[in-house]
Amino acid sequence: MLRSFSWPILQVKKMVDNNSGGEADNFDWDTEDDLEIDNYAISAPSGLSTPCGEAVLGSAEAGSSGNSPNSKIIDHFVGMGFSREMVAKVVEEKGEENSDLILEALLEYSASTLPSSSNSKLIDHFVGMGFSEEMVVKVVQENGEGNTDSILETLLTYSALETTASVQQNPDSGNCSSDYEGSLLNDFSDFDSFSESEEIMSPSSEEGRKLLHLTKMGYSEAEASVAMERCGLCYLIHFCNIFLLMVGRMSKFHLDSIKDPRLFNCCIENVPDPTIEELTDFICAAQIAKAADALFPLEDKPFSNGSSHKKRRNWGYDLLLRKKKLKLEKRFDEDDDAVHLPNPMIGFGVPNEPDQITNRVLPEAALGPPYFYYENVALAPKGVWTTISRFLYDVEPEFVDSKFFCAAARKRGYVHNLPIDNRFPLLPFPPRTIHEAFPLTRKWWPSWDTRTKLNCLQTCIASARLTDKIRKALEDSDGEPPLGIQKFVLEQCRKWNLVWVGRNKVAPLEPDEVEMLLGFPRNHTRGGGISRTDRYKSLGNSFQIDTVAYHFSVLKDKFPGGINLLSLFSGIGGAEVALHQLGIPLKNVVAVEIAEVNRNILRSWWEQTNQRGTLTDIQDVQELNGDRLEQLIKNFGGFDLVVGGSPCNNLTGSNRYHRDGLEGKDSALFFDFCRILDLVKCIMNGTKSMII
DNA sequence: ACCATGATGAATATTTTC
DNA sequence: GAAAATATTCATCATGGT
Repeated sequence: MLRSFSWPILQVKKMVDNNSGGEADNFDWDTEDDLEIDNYAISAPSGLSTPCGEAVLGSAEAGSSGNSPNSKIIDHFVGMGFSREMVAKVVEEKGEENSDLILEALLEYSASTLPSSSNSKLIDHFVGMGFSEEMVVKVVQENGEGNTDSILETLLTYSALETTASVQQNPDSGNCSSDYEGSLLNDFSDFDSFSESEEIMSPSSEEGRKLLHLTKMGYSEAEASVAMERCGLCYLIHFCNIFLLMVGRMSKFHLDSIKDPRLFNCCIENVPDPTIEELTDFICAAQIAKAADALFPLEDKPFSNGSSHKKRRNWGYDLLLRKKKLKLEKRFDEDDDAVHLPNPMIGFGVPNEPDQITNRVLPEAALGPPYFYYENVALAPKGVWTTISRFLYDVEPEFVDSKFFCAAARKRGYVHNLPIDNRFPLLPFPPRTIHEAFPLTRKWWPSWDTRTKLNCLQTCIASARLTDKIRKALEDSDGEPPLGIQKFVLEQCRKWNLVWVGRNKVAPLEPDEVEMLLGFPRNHTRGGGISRTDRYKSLGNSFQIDTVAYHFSVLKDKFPGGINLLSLFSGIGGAEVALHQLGIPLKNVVAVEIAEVNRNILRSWWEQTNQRGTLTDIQDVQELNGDRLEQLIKNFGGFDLVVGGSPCNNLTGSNRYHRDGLEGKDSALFFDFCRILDLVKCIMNGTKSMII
């Protein structure tokens, strides 16, 4: 189930492109299913009540007509709540003519089997998990006792429905716990009326029945989400996003992007209409997800008096949700697509090292124009790079440690569609060891400090107190300090990238030393009103020029006349500097950067290096919408390269507080990179086809 | 309001040991 | 090989000084 719908538009697009792939076979192109989707999509937002049910009912009947003769009658009874196997068996025994006889037999059969023998153990099992017996009996009856997974799923669905139904009833939705109070697991006062309404509408298939749940759930979802388009695809994406949000694998793909007509049209052409089966997956996912939304914040709240009771009653349900989540994550982890870091971390190759790869096959959807280049920290939480890769057309990330280019480590992942043959490095090579980079430190460097490379240059430096502490610790002993002291000092030196600047004296790097290590021109970030703290911060967030330039070098032959660059999250202009140092002329550069100090730094560099092109400042990626892009692209005929390193602060291990993955407040801007890149592709391809 | 400073671990990967 | 030890990490928050 997961594989067939996990990835939104981009991935689906790829699956269409590579139709030979096995995954594409998961899609059912049945037109009758299309009908159901259309009916749902049009009717769901317009009203909650009958139109949805009628539409579903009608199409479900149409769907069953194509099957074997007695499938319709089977569907009928399945819709009443009997298991499919049982119905089939009874129909076979009694013939399909006399429906009363069938019903009688079914009732008798289920009465004899259910409460008593074989599956009472099964029922006990689920009741033990915290579900009400009434619900378990019903669900086991519906699903048959063979498929416990399916039972569990349905139970969760019902519970989630129950939860959200009562949440909706309560107009004061500000307090989750109070909302939830009225909808505890064992209190299924609404459950009967719910199932009753199902029977009234009586859709004649399992799918149709679940679709009703979708309309019920989907309606409130749609209402809550003002931005939603009245279109089935949008619902799909929305549910998909909610689901993935719950699974914890991605942030919501900003729905705003879906609103853009260019992107939307581009996508909808390539997205097959889903089968009902997939749709029901979305339903369950959305229901579970919504319930999870209602429940998980509860945990964070301190429990006041009397609430331990509430917590205990939630416990079984909560556990189930977690189990469900774990199960899904496990399936994720078992996936062969799990990204693993190369050791040594040299990507497709680095200068002066063996094992160069000069050939790769890119997915068709990934091919330019434009070229794109995305960067972020390699050591992100699990699953993040899988998501990034999937969203960027399934291009395999290239993980490279900049310690192969300079004297400091910098483990980064790069997803790009650049050629990888005939790369060349910037010359002269920068210093590659600490001693080469800082010759003066050699005099004071103790033999027991065996470092030759610095660790990653970050945004903060060690405190004076720490270096003082180290000095004092070393002064206590003359000559070789005790091993314990050595270990402590070395640990701190590695942690804070300290260098030896005197006898027993270590110090953090100066900002201009960081500039040099990262490959920027001296004083690149100096002056113009920027504080020392901000210099460290801007530099710590930047590219390593030599590393990036090595990847960009393949563009030099391709664009002798210069390139048009869209630089997202441009920071202090790492991409611009790298291209400039490669001798690739910059024609039109659109740089999007939120921090004013960084925009000033880039502008200042632009002027000081006498650039002949034009530099356009944009403050926020959010304001770079389709209209703006269309205008820019029309002005100078498209971008040759789109570069961006989106915020890493919710991904990096340095963040003690909000390492939230791609869902994080800042790191979620990755999805704006996707949005903008996709818009650029759509607009440029559209422009091209108009010219042709 | 800006700036500098010190205190604040966990997640994950890699290496070593048994 | 499995388990244990070791190593690494584009940061945030509260606070005080100016």
